[in-house]
Amino acid sequence: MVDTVNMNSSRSASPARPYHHGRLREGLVEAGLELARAGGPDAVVLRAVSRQAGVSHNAAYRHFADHRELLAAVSSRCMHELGLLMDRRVSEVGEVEGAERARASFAAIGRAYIEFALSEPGWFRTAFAGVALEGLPEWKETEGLLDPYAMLGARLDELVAAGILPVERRPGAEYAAWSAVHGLATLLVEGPLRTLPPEEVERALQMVLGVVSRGI
Amino acid sequence: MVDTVNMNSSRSASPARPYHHGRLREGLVEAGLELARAGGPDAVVLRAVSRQAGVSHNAAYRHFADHRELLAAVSSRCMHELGLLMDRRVSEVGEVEGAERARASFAAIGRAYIEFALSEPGWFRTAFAGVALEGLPEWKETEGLLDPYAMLGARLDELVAAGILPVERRPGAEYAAWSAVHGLATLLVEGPLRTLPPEEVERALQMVLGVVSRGI
DNA sequence: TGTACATCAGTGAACGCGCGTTCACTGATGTAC
DNA sequence: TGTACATCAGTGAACGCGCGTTCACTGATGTAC
Repeated sequence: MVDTVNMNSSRSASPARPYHHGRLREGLVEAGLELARAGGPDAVVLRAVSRQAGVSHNAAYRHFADHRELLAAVSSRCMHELGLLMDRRVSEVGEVEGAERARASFAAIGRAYIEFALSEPGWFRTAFAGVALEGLPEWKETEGLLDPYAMLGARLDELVAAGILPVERRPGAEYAAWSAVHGLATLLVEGPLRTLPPEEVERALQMVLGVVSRGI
Repeated sequence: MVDTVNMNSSRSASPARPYHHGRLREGLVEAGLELARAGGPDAVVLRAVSRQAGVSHNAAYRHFADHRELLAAVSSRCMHELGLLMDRRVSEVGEVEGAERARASFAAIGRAYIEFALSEPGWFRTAFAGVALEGLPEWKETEGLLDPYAMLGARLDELVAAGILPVERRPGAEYAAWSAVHGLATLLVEGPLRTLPPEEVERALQMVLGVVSRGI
């Protein structure tokens, strides 16, 4: 009661932690992201998330119907983070034009997918754990073009436009590209390739991207 | 004490369930397999497994150091089941010879991998959940050639021998083939493609196999 | 063949734990007049 | 501008649950002599 400094709030200048949080929903999701980052989807536990947000554990019920709904929100944000990285890596392609650019962009989203899985394994697992909750509930709500699946489609369209991918092979091409990259990510993050040394990871990635771009 | 019929034992003709089970280790693993089949790795819970085996829940500690060890044993058996199916499907290829046979066998193990994931999703998930427990502990112990990874290697060698796969592209080819098929399986079993209708699943599989065999 | 005893393979009760969820509550905020 | 009151957003205690693990035990088996 005597303390004058607010040590807990993420808000700017409020003198003491107010009774009303103000942005608790966001606060809970961010706490969930922090836990998911370190421990994957299993760490996104309602009580732990509330604890992390500095709030009693049933305050969460003011903002989420139940634990699943909270997890789904966190998962959705993880998927969004994946989309952000893919977007950034594509925007960094630079210099090249035309067919070469289409190729480079296509490789870039594939690399970004793996980069995300390796650098943020907790988020990667959480992103896809959320999908398993329901028949793609939040997945589709990822705003606009940051939906990773839509981004892959756009790259494939570009390959067609650049004359690299024959139009007749465009339909269904997502399946092959996505499967190959997602499979490598999964095997590396939580599968039998978890212990692969870094240079071997790079080799594996080149093999996968090579086979996809040749075979597609 | 009065009952004369043993209703619980899997043994042949013993008149009443004996105090000593006789093959409890195997019995526990089999109970674990049953639970994993329906509920995946999370269902392989020490107490539930013991219950299923008709035994008090700490009898398990006579045969496994702890829960992890039991799960690892069940997981290993799941991987073995995958290997069995791949083996069976390859042996069913028939008729064709030489290069055509090499191609068909290669496609067969890929198809079998997906078939297993779809027909036994609980086992599929359990097989790979076990891998995450340790740095490939039981994975390597899967007896002989039924190790799915080794089976893939053998098929690739055959492709080389048949003159289909250039020798210089043989090293690392496992990464590409395995990733593509494993990725499709994962996306279908617990990922965003869970709700894909059957005919679309077949199309996706053909795309994946096509890209792999063309791109490899 | 019979007996004493060590060893093995189970049992049953109890532990502490963290979980999701519910309940009755209280403090803070917004609105009508 | 002030007051009454509904509504909203938190709190704290409690629930029942199933879990992994430990403990002291007992029944069954195998072995030495």
